[in-house]
Amino acid sequence: MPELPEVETVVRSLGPRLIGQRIESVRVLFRPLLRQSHPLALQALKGARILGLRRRGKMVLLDATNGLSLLLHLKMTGRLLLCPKEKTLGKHTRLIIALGDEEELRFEDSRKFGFVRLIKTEKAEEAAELKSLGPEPLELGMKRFCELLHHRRGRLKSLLINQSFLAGIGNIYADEICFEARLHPSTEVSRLGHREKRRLWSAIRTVLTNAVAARGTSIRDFRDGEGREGGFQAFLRVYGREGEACFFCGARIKRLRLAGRSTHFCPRCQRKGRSSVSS
DNA sequence: GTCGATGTTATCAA
DNA sequence: TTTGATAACATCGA
Repeated sequence: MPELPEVETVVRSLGPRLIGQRIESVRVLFRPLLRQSHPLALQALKGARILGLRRRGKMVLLDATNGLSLLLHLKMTGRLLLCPKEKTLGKHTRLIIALGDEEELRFEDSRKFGFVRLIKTEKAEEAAELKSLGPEPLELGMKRFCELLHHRRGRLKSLLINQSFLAGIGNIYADEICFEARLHPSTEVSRLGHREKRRLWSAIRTVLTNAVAARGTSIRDFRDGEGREGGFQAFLRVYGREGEACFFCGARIKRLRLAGRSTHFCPRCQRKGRSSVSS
């Protein structure tokens, strides 16, 4: 579920409300959430205060005053919620971080794919989960983007969702970006012309920026830090629209399987190859 | 009740 | 390097 815009929305909605709060206790309700690490390790956060929340790719980093950071991945169905302590626990609550006053931060995750891990803040960039990530798509200039693209091969969609190429793009936004760029998702990346590369770079910026502005996409599970839905689902142009008319040309949106993922595109607007000639 | 699909990603084989 | 299949799991809808 949560891709860059959703994680960014969580961080923005929660950050200001968490800064300065003291961590009163940490309770792990689902041990595998920690992967290999020991449950007691998380107790090192106790007593520290929260410096802030950050995002890197699809990951959340909670920095504490004692030099430790909690790394979180929401995977498909993870949610990070700030709520009153007395609020009834959801069925899928996996972690509770009680804060100084009347509130606590809860990690909920029905499918149990998400995980958390404690790391040293100063070593954050070296953590395996972050080290392998490509650059932030919204902090990348066009020239550098074209350079990164230069020696890559494979299908466009596979590359877009590859976290070591760019960090944060997942299935929904990959499809939307391909549409915005008018490129077929199975386009061979090595055959993109310079013009198409620029169009792609620009499409990435447009789609992600708009999605962040709309506070993410809530198709099913996504909620921000206060339990609110996002709004970008109203602006999706291909994802989840199989069989419906393309808003631009009226052709039926098609769906195929690519890189193991459901892939949506307009067969008329997104033709393979040579599209740089016409634009 | 059953089947297939779901926004993520690690791992393995080819 | 890259792809495809698979697995982790619960829920939803047909």
